[in-house]
Amino acid sequence: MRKINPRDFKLARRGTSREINRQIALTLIRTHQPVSRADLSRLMETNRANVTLLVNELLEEGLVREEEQNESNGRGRKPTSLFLNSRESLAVAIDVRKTKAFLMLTDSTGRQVGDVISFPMKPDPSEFVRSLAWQVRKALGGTLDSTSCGGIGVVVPGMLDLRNGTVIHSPTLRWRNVELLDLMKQEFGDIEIHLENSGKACALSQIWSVRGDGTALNDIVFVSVSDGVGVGIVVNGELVRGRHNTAGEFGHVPLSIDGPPCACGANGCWEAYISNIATISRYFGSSVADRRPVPVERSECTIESLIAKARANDGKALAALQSTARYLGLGLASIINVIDPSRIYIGGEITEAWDLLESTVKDAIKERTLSSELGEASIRIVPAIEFPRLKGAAALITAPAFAAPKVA
Amino acid sequence: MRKINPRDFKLARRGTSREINRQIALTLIRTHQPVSRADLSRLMETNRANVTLLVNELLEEGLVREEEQNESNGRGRKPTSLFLNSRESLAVAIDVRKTKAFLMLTDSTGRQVGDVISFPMKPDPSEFVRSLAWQVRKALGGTLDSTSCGGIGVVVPGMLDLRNGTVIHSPTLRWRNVELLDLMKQEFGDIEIHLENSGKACALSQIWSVRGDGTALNDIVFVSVSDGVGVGIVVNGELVRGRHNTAGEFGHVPLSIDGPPCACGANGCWEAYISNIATISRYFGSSVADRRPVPVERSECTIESLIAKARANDGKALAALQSTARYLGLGLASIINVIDPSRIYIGGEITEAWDLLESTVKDAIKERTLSSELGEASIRIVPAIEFPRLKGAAALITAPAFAAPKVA
DNA sequence: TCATATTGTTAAAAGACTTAACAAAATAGA
DNA sequence: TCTATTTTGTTAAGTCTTTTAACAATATGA
Repeated sequence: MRKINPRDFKLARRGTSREINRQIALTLIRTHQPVSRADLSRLMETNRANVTLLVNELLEEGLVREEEQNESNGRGRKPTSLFLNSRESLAVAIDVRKTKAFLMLTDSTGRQVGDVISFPMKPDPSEFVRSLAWQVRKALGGTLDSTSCGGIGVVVPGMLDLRNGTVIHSPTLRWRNVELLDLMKQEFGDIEIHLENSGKACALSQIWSVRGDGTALNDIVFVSVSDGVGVGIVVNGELVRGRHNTAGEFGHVPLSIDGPPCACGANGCWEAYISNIATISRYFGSSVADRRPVPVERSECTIESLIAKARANDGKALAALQSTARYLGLGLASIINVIDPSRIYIGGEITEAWDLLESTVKDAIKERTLSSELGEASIRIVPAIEFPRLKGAAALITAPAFAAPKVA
Repeated sequence: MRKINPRDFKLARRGTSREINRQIALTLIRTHQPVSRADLSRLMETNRANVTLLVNELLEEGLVREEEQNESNGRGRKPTSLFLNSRESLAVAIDVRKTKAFLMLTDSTGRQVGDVISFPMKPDPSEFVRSLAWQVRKALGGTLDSTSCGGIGVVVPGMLDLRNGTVIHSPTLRWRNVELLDLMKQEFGDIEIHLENSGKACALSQIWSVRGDGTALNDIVFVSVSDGVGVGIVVNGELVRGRHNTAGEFGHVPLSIDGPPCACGANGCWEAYISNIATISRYFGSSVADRRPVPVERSECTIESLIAKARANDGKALAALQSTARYLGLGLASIINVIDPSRIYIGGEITEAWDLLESTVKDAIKERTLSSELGEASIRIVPAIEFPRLKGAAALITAPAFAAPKVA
């Protein structure tokens, strides 16, 4: 039961039905390809005549491609298979991180093209955008126009104002009130640019990926554990943005209001317990609060090396990771109690040690979830090689073509 | 950008456009009444011809009523005013609480009819349903059929399974796995019955109320502070239910995982800090954990009497309330960080002391919200006389007529 | 009184789903 | 091999809706 917003509704026009059904057909071709018109008519519970008309429109627009099928299945006329058609324009995905930025190209259906490229991050926004432009041009083979490039999706760790296209605050990049969209427009002209927060982008990557089982999940949460903790919430197939586009900050919900200090200024945030920095600090026996000069060996310790130590039977390293696992689970329990999603995805370097941590995490979840059913929530690890941030950045450009039209 | 769920979509049929526009027209009549067809055509940005057809349908179905307007505004022909038409059938709203149950009638537009009736609660579910049937019959004047009664909305504090219509667990009522819907069907035959959790119902009451300023808010959170803490989240005009209909349980997100024990079995839940019981315990200097026999004077202490004492300059009472205010604010900060709603509504007995608590609450919010803008979130108190739970119960029956059709 | 403006209705046009009929193609079985 | 059957995809007519345009009914101001 959804309420119609009397100040922001959309009337059904003469072409609205077609628009709706076209997107449904496109979605089903995407998830079921190869698929025939007859199959579609059964999936959509409508007649073949309607499907013919819808598909013809998609063919004309080049969104869909036909192919003769060789093998027949049954008695009658051989069906013709329909596939998503990847058009010539490529989407550019950018992931901006502390010391490096990453670039990936995808075709218009969201499939990766070529390898992921990384290049050093410049602290100065203008300088960064210039080097970015150079990298994008290179990746696209020198050309840079709106026919070869369908758009650029940029993922930034931090708080964004999507209205003005500014980075309000990114602790990781040490950026404040950077007018990133304007800077990029100067370099990229009329090419479409979308910004997104990294936690939200990760959530998008899962929603819009076409993979057997996950396809039907429209209520998920993505938790990304790294230097900070980013979270993206999807309810009813749509990202929860909130009034200021800051929804999802589970990382700053406290585990204990008197806990260790967090980068945000408050105490005891979940992030202060489970970020990579927190885990490493725990290994060295100090709290994050400890502001003394970092010892040499500590500054070189990464979460990856810590995991390696744990696997080499370093008891202290394993204990630090187990602690993080427990706190991770306690926080996940809050997510389950508040959102009750169909699945939680977890990304970040620490997932490399999931085999060591899983049982601890799950026990902690059970400890604080309200019912046993909730305690058995579905959890999936997203390894770093899947590049969820980059896939989310690409989805910013490629997904709108498949999205539901706004209606009522 | 909403993803279409390939396993649960709804195709646009021949009549879907009409269905959509009909609901939009109805919504606008509801929020703007009295309103003319010409006004509607301007609000909807369509032509008067279309509005005539839509309104005629609404008139035929008896959802809308015409009235000649006496005063003309301007030059031409006098417009005819359109109003929502309340039909003969009444909605019955039931609020089940620990010691009492409450009953309210509303007309089909959701407006209260008559007074709120209260009757003693029976611990045994079957017995309760029998006494409920008697009360409903009495309130409706003896008759009880589907023409006089549009449906019954029942609000229960606890976890519900809406698929089977069962109360999974209600600590307040001490009910477990009560098949409430089946019991009620036996008493009420073919009359429509809807169950809802009390926190969620409160949120519905605000979404579906027609009041000047709040009408356009489609992203809100309702926090109900009582014996427990109930929370309802509305995103995009729709209640966030989650996979098991348990979403919204902010009451069991911890302020401190090592905090006082909570009725749910975990430690340090928000509820354990701000529920009325917690506040009263704090007044007596003991934690909720204290399981010793309750002293006489304490068992008779209610939150209302505590507020009265605070107003009479009882320092200990005021301190207990201020403590609760601070914890309330700290928890609200989490809600703001996670959901970033347009407004938070707060209900419960403690709101009677809002003038004493407001500044403490707001300071606490600022302490833990991520940006200053978020710290100034819009907060509204909902006093008990507005009966949010009962209004939410009524909305379960009356609101679907105004809801957006499910599409795509 | 007349010109003008506004409201609400009606008829025809155009767009989209639906139904029904049909041609094309492939298989099973006589 | 031929025929009946089945399945696929298309086409034309039918129906429902929005849209456009024209028109009648009021009401006001000059």
